[in-house]
Amino acid sequence: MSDYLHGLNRAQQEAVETTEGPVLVLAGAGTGKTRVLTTRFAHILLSRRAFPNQILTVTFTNKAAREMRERVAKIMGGLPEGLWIGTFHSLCARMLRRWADRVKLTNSFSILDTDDQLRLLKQILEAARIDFKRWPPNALMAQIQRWKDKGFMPGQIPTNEASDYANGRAEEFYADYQARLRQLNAVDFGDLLLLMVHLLKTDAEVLAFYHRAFHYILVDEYQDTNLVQYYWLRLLAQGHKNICCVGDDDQSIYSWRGAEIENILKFERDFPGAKVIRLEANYRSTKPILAAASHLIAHNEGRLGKTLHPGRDHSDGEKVEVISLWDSEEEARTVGGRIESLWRAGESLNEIAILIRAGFQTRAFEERLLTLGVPYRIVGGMRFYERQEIRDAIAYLRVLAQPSDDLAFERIVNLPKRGVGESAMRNLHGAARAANLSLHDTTMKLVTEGGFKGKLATTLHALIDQFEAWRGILAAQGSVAALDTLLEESGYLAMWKADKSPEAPGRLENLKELSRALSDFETLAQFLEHVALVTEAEAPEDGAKISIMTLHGAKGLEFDTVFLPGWEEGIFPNQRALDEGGNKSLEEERRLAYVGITRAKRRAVILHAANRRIYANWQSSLPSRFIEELPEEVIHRSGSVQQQGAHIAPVSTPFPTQARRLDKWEASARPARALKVPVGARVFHQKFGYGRVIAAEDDRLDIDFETSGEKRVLDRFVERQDD
DNA sequence: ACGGCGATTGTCGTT
DNA sequence: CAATCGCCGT
Repeated sequence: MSDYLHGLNRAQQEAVETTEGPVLVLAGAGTGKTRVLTTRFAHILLSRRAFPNQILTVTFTNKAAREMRERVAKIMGGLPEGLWIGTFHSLCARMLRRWADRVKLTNSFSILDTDDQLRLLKQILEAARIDFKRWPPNALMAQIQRWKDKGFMPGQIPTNEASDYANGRAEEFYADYQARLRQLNAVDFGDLLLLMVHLLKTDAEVLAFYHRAFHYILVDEYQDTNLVQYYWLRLLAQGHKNICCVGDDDQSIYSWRGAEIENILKFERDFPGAKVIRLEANYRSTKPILAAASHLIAHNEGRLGKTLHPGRDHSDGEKVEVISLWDSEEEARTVGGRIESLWRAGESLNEIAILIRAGFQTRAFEERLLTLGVPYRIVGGMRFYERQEIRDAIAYLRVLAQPSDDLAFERIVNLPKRGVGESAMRNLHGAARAANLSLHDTTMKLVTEGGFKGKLATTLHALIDQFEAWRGILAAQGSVAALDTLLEESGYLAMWKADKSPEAPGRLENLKELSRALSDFETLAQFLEHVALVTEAEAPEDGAKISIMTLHGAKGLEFDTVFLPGWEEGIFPNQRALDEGGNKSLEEERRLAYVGITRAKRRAVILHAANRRIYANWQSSLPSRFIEELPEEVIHRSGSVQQQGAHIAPVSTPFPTQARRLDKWEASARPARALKVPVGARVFHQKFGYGRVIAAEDDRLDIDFETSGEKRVLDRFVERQDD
């Protein structure tokens, strides 16, 4: 046996060695999935079944792609040329550049960020005189994204997928949007896949090209693929049929982004003759942690079914802790205190994580850790390339690289303020449309023809001249010099230097960092491609720190100790998820809980608080139903508050306390009573007429009446009205 | 054209 | 309670 197969268990070996035909590897948490994937890659190469550039490896995140590349480099003793390892989006971008002319683009098309997309949509909606208040542009953007996730081009939307946005005009705007993108020689994120699938479907030459190119396909995190991604894979796999998908239906947590858990559930139907291999031996966690996770996830229906068992003989290990606390502040204090004592006991901070459901939960812990002096890092907060100053600087670079990039031009033409306002832009747009030129070229034309007057003429003339000069620097001295010069000469740096807000110095730092990042790339085009596709922040591995991150962000990671705070009805499971998706969403929330628990190697601590501050006021909350679903024999309960069961009957019951004012010792003493009328509801009162509920406490409602103002009334005197 | 102020809204998760 | 938004006044 070749030595790289050594140390794999039977199932893992089978997953590595079954190279021909479709294979689905169901890999439970901590069962050595990444190892199987990389070993399989190596096995195909070392057994001379294919060359490195004949294996297509698709990952879900850039981080996973990077890790894969690193491992391959290790195995091969260097990184071969022409590897096809990347995310769906980066691989599609690469393919699409090659065939751009077949979808009426040039190979230098730009990839828009969400700011650009939104700006473009707003322009389209404005032209159609749509009321933004009634029909938020955001909603249309989300709709278009959903359509793209499902592989629909304009004109292909089935009636049951139609949108009621702007009284059914969404598809029309979608078509306008796509037409405008084409004019701009641009694509958005979703287009990368959508257009590539379209090409593979309609252009036999392109399809044949990739059938010849790829002998083997490896797919990571298959449970998170959406429909277009699935179409893309299926088209490519029609060639050699050697497709190996690795995934875990119990860790499917991205349905909100279009992921279809169905993809993994029906793999055997989609790829006839498929072999299914289960990896069930867990090498990560202690027995109580595994038992808790398994027991919890068993509450889901429609699973492919896997049972994790300890992969080596773990001694029992500590029980999973459940700590019940009075309020969210006590929760933060408790977690902080625990971390401090672990730190003092010599545990590595890098092996400790706080995993939260939603971003807003970070704050309490951050404050506490700051007070205690415990170093922490927030993983996946605001991403580097999404920061305003970075996007601004990049917009300058985009105009430099592609003057026809109208969206970038628009972003920076009045930044810093140059007195180019709304009316000037309106004129410019009009002139551009009439001349069929880009905004940049139109400006240039009008400047030379004297089409602007007064101050505007001078500033725009200067700006155009500056761009010419910066392009000269770009050509002669490279992109870093060009960036540094343009930031200085445009007055952009000066703008932040003059800004007295507390975040201004940080922004200047970020701009320096951008300049440094740019120096890692050979060409400006390569850098811009990277920026568009790699949205995540590079995690600087500086020193020992505990990690605070979302449960979503934690997938694929592991820690000795994991804190899981906020296990409360309404937070986790998240109320909005429950309202929107019913039982399906509840199951996804449960999978998220499963992901959370299985991140822990030795210690898992679950916390919940009876009261939590939301916005300005306190709100009481019940323990998450997921706590009830843990097997009693492997958990240890403690805390300052006696627990009360969360016997929440149906899924869609509204969380009873929307905005109760809670000033008494009341919350944990008795469960909150369901309100007859929820806060925010429109009501009718015999004496005061129509109004809206603004607060509720027991049976008393604070109502803002349309004719008589704010009054406090008993709930039995009002009737709920439809909005 | 643009800053300041009051009103409004938000906090699920990401390539 | 924050941050953002939009309106209004200069």
